Amino acid sequence: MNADMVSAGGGQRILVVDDEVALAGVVASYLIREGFEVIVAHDGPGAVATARESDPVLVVLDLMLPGFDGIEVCRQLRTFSDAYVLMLTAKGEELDKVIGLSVGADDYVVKPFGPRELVARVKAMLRRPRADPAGPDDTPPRRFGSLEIDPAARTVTVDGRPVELTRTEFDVLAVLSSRPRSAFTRSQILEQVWGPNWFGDEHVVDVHVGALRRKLGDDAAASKFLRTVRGVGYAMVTR
Amino acid sequence: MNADMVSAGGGQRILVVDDEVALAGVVASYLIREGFEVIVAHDGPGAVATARESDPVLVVLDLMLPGFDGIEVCRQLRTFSDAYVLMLTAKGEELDKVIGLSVGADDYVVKPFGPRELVARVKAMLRRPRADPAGPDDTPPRRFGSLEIDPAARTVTVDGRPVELTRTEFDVLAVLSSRPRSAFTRSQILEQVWGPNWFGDEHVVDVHVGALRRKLGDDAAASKFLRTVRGVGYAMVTR
DNA sequence: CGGGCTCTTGACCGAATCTTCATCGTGCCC
DNA sequence: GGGCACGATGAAGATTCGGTCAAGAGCCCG
Repeated sequence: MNADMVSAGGGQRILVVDDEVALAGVVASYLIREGFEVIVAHDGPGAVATARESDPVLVVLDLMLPGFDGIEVCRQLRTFSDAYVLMLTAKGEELDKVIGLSVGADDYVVKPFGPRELVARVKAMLRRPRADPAGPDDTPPRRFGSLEIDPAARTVTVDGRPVELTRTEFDVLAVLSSRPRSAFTRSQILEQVWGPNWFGDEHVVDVHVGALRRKLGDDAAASKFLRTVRGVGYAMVTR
Repeated sequence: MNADMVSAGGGQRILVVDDEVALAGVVASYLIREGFEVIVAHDGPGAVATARESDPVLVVLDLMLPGFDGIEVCRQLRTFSDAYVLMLTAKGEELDKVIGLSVGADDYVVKPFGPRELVARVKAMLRRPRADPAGPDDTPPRRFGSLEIDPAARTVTVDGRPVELTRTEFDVLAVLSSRPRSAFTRSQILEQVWGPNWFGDEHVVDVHVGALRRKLGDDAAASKFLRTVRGVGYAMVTR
């Protein structure tokens, strides 16, 4: 493992990832001075592993890393963490492929940057409310005919029989059921379930709705639960 | 139909201007993926020159540019082009948004932005306004005699019985019902439902109104719901 | 390292829908 | 009443849209 703990009590935990040890140290020291608890990693795999263990609220991430680069780190991070990501990019850094923002960075700073600027960005970011709530969902269970949805437990039953849903399936169902009868566009669903930074084919929604219908015993033609709103998206049926 | 027209962008030409080469590339890739034809420039003078040559329908323009800034580009652009302008502003430059809009930018996006957001803005500018709103439509249901319209659910009932409308039919009805009794010209209806860039026969409206009347059980001669305003267009009947 | 589960994407098909075109009907003005 | 302009309607072809299937990749677990 390639991470050093450079703790300074009190604040929120921040992971700094940069292969230039000196630079990482400087960044860390400035953040520590501001009262954050800082952990440092120097390569891609180490960053992911460390993030997994220590669950930082924010990750300062150099774009160019040995092992695999910041983009890959960011992508992996996104699969298990809601941490904010602040990308560090060198001025004029050439990248044919997708850079940070496309994989879910929240902000970026161009090198060379002043420490003050960095700190300001970090603070600004932490002040900003995050879309998806970290805590468990305490919304009370909802019932639609024979379908019961319990957001807290993330369980679903039809006619009292439990139905096994995957994470995405459940999330889609949860969004639709949050405003029953209302038509949601695919885009709105994507925004809620996949987050604002996801980018891909809207068609994924269809596939998951398809899976949902199959598991719930629903039928696209005569929908009991999930109504297709042609040209728009989907809606939960109330009955 | 042309193979390039498969995607949503319809092959329209967009100029992306950003001095951060990587970012410009990313933006370009988003747009290309959506089927747009993309040209890139990296500084002010280059942007203006390129715009002159290639006559894009829309320009994605970074506010901060070497040479002269986005505002100046925008100003010059306006002297020979009526392309839409989407400004990119870094966080904290928000004051500048006012300036940007005042010199003729049509919209702006604050960095960092998610790919979906950018594409959505671009499409919103170029395409149909029906695209998608930020959240589900929360306009309360409207009632006209036995006719009830629920914009959120996109459902319509007559005498309590649900009526199946197509997307366009619903949208037309929604527009007319937004200002009951007011006569809308075909042009206004087209503008609202089909978007400003639609080009075709105005009488499409007639066809859809016809379908609406049939489904709603209305009669052109003795209209309960949709009144023909001869020489003008249509209006919603209140009662 | 292998197996299993999930997610994402691409392809394909059938069906719903849109638009155009042509014809017919009707109101309106002189 | 006649002519004309405008609107209504029906049908057809093109196109879009949604559902489903299958393949491939990534991740998690043991």
